[in-house]
Amino acid sequence: MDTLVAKPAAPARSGKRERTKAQNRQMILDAARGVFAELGYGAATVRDIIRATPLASGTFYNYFKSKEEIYQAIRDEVALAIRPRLREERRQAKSVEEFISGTFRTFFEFVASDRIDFRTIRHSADTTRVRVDTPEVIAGFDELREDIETAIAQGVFPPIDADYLMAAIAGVAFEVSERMMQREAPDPVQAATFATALFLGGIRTLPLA
Amino acid sequence: MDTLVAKPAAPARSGKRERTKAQNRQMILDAARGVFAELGYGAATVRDIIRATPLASGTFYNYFKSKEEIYQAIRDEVALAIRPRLREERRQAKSVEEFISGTFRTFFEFVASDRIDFRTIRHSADTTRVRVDTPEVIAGFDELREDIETAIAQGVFPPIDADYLMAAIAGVAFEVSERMMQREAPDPVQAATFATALFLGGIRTLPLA
DNA sequence: CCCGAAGTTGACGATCCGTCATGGATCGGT
DNA sequence: ACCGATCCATGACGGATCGTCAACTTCGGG
Repeated sequence: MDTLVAKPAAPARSGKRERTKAQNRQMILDAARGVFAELGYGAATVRDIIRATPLASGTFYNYFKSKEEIYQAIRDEVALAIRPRLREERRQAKSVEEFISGTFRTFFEFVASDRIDFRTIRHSADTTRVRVDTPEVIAGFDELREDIETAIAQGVFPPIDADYLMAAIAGVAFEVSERMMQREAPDPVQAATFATALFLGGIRTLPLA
Repeated sequence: MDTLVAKPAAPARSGKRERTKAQNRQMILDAARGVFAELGYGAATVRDIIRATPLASGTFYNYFKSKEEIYQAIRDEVALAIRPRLREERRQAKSVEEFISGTFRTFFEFVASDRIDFRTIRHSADTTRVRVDTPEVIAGFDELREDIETAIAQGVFPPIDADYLMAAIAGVAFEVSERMMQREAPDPVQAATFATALFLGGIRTLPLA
């Protein structure tokens, strides 16, 4: 029976429809990355993106609702790529040291290895930079807070303000990674060592220059 | 001679021209604050701003080049208001404790007392928030780094990476203040206590819940 | 009172936005 | 191989914003 019956339930279509659709989406995403990197988020327009593509203007809206949404999609790709790694790192942490150093090392190394997308974010207009937190990024924040709360419940962390600690870790991660990428030779290990020492022992235990 | 010659050099005009000019500028700025707070930066348009004003569209461009520029002007007002306070606080610091706690306390108290402008920044579109760093804000960052370097030179701080420490302080200040303002009763002293303990002794010295 | 400068006005062409009727290509079935 | 049904790309369209500019109004000094 099974051999004779085609699979109607599984929508695993492998037709040309699906293929060109995926191609178009990818074309638009690639074009958008280039345009954002070149013009910055603010100056870029939907028309600029579609013009960098053989498609017509209306087609854009079959895939994304707006400029904001495609930007979120690009950001979400990044967030989706790094979130599992961070979570896994923290899950395996047996101590405060491992929790903190694992988080920062993973984050900074990811940023350093992904400088193209990061440029997309930084190179805004002339002097202003824009930071947009998509739902996916916010979900990453929430995961971090959950993991802190779990660690507190397990006695790994003392019963501190998990919300503020999450904010502090995120703030340091973003701001320091920005600085790191502005240096000639970004060194994620150095940045992670700095941030980890700060969180574990405060300023007095920071590595000396 | 002098008595006969009108003062061409001194443009200290007190005429109606100057007055209405200042009034118009202020009207536009106030309207912009309201519009940004209501629609968020992304959705707001120059027309929205000037529509909230008795002036004509062309007049806007006599005062500001673009939406971005007037947004920067608003942000710069805030940065200009807090920068001297922060600098003074740090100048008088005789120890690491004073340096750090003064910085955070001043910053969080300013943010808490200025919730209107802060809403302007936060309430962007639905789920995304936008952070724009104007030249004035960046100058505030630079001041912080300079003060850290001075403190290192004076032996108040150990010889650490001033650039990263500046980034860490700024990141924690922004991110934690954001969280603080989302709570029912924002408590700047509590937030400052948290951040200060983190920087002075690390996670293990954070206040317990 | 009058003239030149300063500043305001609103209309204009250019551009972008998001939609939608049209038409061509693909799919499933015979 | 053929045929309707469906999907989706197309590009033109009405609506809105952009930044400019020539004409007009108001102010300041003589």
